Amino acid sequence: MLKNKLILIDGNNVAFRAFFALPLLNTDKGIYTNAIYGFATMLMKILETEKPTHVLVAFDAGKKTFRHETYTEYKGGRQKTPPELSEQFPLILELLTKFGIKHYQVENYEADDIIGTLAAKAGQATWDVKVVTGDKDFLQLANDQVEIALIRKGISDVENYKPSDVQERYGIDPGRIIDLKGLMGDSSDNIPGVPGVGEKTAIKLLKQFGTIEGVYESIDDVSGKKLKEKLIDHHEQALMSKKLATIDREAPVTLSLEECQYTFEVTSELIHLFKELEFHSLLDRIGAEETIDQNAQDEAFEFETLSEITEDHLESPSSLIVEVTDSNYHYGDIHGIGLSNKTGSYFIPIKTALSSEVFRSWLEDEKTEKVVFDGKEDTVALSWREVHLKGIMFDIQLASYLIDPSETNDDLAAISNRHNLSYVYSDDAFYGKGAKHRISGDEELGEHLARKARACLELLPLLQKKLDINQQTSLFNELELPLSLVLAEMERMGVKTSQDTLEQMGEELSRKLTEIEHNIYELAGTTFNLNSPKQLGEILFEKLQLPVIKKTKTGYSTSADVLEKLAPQHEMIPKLLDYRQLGKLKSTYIEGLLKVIHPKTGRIHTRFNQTLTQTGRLSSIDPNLQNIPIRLEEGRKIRKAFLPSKEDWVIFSADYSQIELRVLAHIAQDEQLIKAFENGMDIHTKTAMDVFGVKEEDVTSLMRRHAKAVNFGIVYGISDYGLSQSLGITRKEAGQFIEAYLDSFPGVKKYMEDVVKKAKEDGFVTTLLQRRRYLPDIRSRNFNRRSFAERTAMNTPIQGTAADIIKQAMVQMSERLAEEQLTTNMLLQVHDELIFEAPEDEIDKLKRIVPDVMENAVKLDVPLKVEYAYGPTWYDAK
DNA sequence: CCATGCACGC
DNA sequence: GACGTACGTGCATGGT
Repeated sequence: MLKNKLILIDGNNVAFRAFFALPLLNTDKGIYTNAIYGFATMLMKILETEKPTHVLVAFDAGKKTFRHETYTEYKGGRQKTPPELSEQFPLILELLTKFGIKHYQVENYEADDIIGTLAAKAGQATWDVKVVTGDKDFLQLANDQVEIALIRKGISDVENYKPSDVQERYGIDPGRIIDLKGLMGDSSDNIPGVPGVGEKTAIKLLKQFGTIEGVYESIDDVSGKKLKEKLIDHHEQALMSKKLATIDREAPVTLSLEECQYTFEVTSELIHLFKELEFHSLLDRIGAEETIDQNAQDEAFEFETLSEITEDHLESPSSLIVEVTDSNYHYGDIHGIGLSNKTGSYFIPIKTALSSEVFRSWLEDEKTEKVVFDGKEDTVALSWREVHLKGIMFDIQLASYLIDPSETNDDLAAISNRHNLSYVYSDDAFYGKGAKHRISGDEELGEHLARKARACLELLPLLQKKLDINQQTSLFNELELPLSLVLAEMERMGVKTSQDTLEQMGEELSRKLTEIEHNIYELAGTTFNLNSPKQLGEILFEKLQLPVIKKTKTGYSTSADVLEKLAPQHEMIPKLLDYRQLGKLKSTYIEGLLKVIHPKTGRIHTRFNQTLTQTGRLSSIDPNLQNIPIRLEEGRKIRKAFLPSKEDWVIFSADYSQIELRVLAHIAQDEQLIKAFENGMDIHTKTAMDVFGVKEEDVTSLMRRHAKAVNFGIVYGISDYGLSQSLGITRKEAGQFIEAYLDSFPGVKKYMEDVVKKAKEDGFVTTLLQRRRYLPDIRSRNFNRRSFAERTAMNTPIQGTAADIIKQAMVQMSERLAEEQLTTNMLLQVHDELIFEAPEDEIDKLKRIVPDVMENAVKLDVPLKVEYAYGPTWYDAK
């Protein structure tokens, strides 16, 4: 017979935590769902990990409890429950009902007492009990049967406390938690305790005297005159506080343990509720994917599979889906084509498509208008097959991204659903995810593609209208859409990469790594897995007894900043840092890059994600060519493997100097900053002069380093904490630096204030070219989330405008290269730099053209400055 | 298969 | 006064 296991959940506490931990989500219909969602996530996690036989969720009842008879101020001064949360409680109860989980409350009592009472009952019956809450008060209940799961940060992270864990953490037994609270009080419940006694003092007293009563019995033995006075003065208050903190284990709970029985079952009612609340990820988790498909399938869909294509099928505009079998469109086959226009929706098997002259010339005709979902993918995939797609007039994914970059924009079904078109299956649902991925037969596939094509066609006017309302039509037509075609060319071109160079570097790295590894084992006196932070932590902090500087939620932190602090303590530490650095080079850059050299072209073909970042930057995957090492010489050598693709060509690299700070100067219209750039000053030195109030010749290198970090902070929107970390100073000092900076640049200060104010009014911020980022948290009552949103409001227009500018430069550069009939290829973009390969005899022209185009991509009130370099490899272009 | 810790770039 | 703090991608580990 399996042992019974009861989970007791502090309903109010979990709901509050969920509400404050998650952004204020809402459904299409405007129902707030963050607390419900968080509650559901926590619940599912607990049910999965604990597999209980019985579950109960306890709630507080009403405002007054028996504790108010003892102390009318109990829980006084609490903020009112926000209405956005209150309205979610009925739905949380509904959620529990549909999960088949009992919930319960008792007039005059708190959830605490219900839980305490039932925990005691279950304990007597020798059941296992787990209490889930965020409230440390509950630790008093821990005993051999009862374990407390304290929710740490977020919602689904818990820390389990057995009595020994309480002892370890507080140095006292669970039973003494009430004495602890009695002495130190609890501001959140407005329990007074003894003034001047905090956690440290309270624990010390309890270790010496056992209980509060014990303290007063031997009050003469208490050391410290002041402390003794305070204890005596507040004797009554201490006893009352202890009473308030004591959970009642004999509350009038009429519910029997058996009534809390729980059996895991996914009901259609639960699925229905999840759908109503738009909890798609949770539907996935309970395995209700098929039900989602069923929904789409319910609606009959008419389409035709074409075995022959005629002009009549190719009405303008037509939507076009080029389906690729591999998640990486540089590889894989084309699966088939979906097509839709006012004559109907069609599936074209790939053989039919590629053998049809009519279709091919339609694809390559600039004048026939195509609506696509991901034009870059289509263009590249067809380009690998010598078909040159032309005439893309609209890209659904791009448009959707510009309208709101925070939404899911890589899934046509998700976009469709947001616009109330519910007949598309998501690719994940249709093909299956990960290992479950399957390729379907033509019949099913045809319908899927025809549905997708139809959705693109129907989304066209809806998205066009939204772009128009947002004043983003020219951002779309003049910037992002043309850029997608430029990126397609760059990706298809790829960068020539020397396998030999990488392999040689790999061998040398292997030798060095083996040597360091042995060295470390010797110093450690044992072998272990150096790549395991867990094992390394045990060696450093247990075996070698080095001081613990920082902990992660799973153990000791062994990050570089921690190791640097420990470096003087043990000669092994610098070697560990070396090992990490070289190991990274070998695994990510040598082995990683070798894996992605295309066997046919000998080149690396990355993919730029144009619809991902919240700021408007690009990202690069498979491989990421935007984070190839440069700072440390050993890593920088990796760049020697990147070459031009022809003899006597060079790699030509051009980067914007201080583009973000120039953008800031322009947006903020800060006279100081604009002048500094007009005069060509070293901006970090200038910042140091102003912040530290010294003359140029008196700026020390330390001042300049600090000023540089402050500028870095402004550009990336880091907090005083972030700045303090990067400079190794206190948060207060960092805060003072930021203040001094803002006093020196009043235009910047005013901009920062104005942009936050505007964001609060509008709910979003914009860049120079009308890129948009919504900041729902900017009105949050949660300090953290609000502060983060405020920094984002200040930073996004800066970073996003810089992204606008280089994107504009790329589009113009592509046109200019064609105009000037150059054979130079643009290969990569790394946020503020462009990398080309060029024949030697075009270098002189590039030296003029590249800076010209980049510096004049947009007109600002500060000059943009571009620096360039070139050489036989990427390494040499410095 | 997923979360975690770590490290690389801007 | 606490909170947990730039954005991305990718690797190895260690749990399911």
